[in-house]
Amino acid sequence: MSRIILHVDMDYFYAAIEEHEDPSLKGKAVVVCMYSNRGEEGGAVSTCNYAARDAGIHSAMPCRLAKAVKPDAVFLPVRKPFYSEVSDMIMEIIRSYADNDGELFEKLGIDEAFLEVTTTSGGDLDKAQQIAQSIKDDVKELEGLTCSVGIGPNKIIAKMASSRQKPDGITVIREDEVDGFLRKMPVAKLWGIGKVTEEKLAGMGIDIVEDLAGRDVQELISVFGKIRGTWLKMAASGIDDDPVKEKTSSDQIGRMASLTHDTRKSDLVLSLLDELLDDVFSKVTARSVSFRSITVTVIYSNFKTVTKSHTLNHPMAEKALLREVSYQIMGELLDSSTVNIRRIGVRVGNLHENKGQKTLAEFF
DNA sequence: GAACAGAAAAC
DNA sequence: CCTCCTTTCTGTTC
Repeated sequence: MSRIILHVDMDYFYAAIEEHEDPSLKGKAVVVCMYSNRGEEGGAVSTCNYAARDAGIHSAMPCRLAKAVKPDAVFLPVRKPFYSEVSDMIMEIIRSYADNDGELFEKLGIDEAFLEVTTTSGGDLDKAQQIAQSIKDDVKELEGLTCSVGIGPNKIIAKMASSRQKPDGITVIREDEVDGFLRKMPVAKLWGIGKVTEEKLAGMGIDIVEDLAGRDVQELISVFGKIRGTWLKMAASGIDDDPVKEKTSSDQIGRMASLTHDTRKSDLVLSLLDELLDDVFSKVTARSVSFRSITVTVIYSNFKTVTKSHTLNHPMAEKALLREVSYQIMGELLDSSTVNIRRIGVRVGNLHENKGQKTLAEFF
């Protein structure tokens, strides 16, 4: 029996929250920026509302460029923790409509989620559409925000359907419409295909999804490897068995940031590293986990990225140790190149729950 | 198999 | 000249 899956996608989430908080922003172009450590100079657009999009602004665009394009737009810094709280409320609303007592639910980032309603809807797409409308009504009433919903027989189709009518839309793709829905789409629109794959496919004369679906799996496997090759063939054919399943909590906690200016002076680099370490470690504490691996990332002036990691013999949650290892790795990276550094990052991984056991500090 | 580095993707 | 966070896969090495 075929499934009915909904993908709920919040409309211009960060900017919409800011508009809702401050109604005087309504009607203006609102651009929410992720500023780096470089003031006006650095930073990229995180989200912007439709007035800003009409002016040609889009996410990932450098903030200074957005400002040049539309100087009278309102530029706001991201308030991630606040958006996360709003997100939590919305996710609970969405989850309440998912099959199996909310179990067939999958959060996908801060502003979108999948839910399966095969059982609740009794397999009826009209009923599924009513559920989508109820979710939209609840989110609007309780949080004052709009969202767009895609409905399809699997996650890929639902996900792609939700972006069909935006903002504030519902798009249903029946099983017999899947082919027509996908056929003429550029391959880059397929969820899971990014810039690199798009270009590789273009080199093979594959531009739209039907070109891809028509290729021999073996050929795709020979170019992209077994897993990716079969995935491409299946996805392009509209087939996706991936279940809606809640992600287990993340296995990594990390932070990255830009230096105020490119440098390779160790005191400057290490003081930023200290800030990042503080943040990472407080998240580790908040989640009461231990970590077994530590990774330091360096992005040079020329944007070349290098990572170096170290694995501990046992999971630990000591700040001093984290700091020591990170300093050690960073020292090696600084010694291994004469190029200035633009950004750095630190990440702990291989996380283990601290169930019951005390930290060293508590022990004494 | 584990550890490590890098690539790719999406948020 | 460009933000930040996480996951997943691939290739290499031991």
